[in-house]
Amino acid sequence: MGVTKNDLFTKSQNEIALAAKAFAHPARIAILEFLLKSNSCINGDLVNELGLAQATISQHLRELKDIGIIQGTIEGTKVNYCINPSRWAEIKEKFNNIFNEYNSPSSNDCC
Amino acid sequence: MGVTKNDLFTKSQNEIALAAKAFAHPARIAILEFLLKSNSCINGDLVNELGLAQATISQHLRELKDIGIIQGTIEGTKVNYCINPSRWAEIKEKFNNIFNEYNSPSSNDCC
DNA sequence: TAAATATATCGCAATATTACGATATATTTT
DNA sequence: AAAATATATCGTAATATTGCGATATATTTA
Repeated sequence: MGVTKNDLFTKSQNEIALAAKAFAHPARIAILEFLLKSNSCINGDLVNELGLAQATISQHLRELKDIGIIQGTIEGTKVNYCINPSRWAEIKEKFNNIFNEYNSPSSNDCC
Repeated sequence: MGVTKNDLFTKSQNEIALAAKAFAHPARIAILEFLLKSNSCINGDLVNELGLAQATISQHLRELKDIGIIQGTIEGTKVNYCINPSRWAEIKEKFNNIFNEYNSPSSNDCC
């Protein structure tokens, strides 16, 4: 028990759930929002900005990188992080597909 | 340790993270997708459809209801669940705002 | 009213996530 | 080469999530 039964669900369902995890923690939202306005940043920028420990920020960055929504390039002793354009577009489309599949009824009393 | 430091983040960041949790598990994606195509359903429908135990489905439904993305109305011994139109629109907009805030560069090498 | 039907909640076990200090690694500067 | 700088990883503790059997609750049917 306690382990998600991924085999019960479709590949698509598992993929969307994985992508959603990028947004499922406020620290990761903060990181993504920071990247949206600054285009790119390093771990240290985020430590100053968010007030979480360096190890914690590094861990969140790794999760975002594992999901693929950000990428990092080494520049000397620093690592420059930015959004991964193609993966961003892919995730955006997945969510749009779900959101647009719903046709809101005229009344709020749908059930 | 181990507890999310919500006080470090903005109300908006915490709200988006909360909404994202609706999508962060394949069973909840499956439930939402089932509701999108069938308009409304009861707990029992989902137990047959997904292959998870009744208690587990009930738990996921409660989470979705707590987030507000679905609503349930009692009908005899059954509870009819459906998507909450206004909340759906609200969450859709939150995500669209983030997704549209990003202007993809011409090249994939942004950093 | 007893049985059937449907859902919610409780309690527990297992796994996952969050957070961070300590430490390892790797590059640049002095 | 030593010191400084920046990040990643390890190990650990605490909390959260997932899943389900058992049970409670509530309505409908026989």
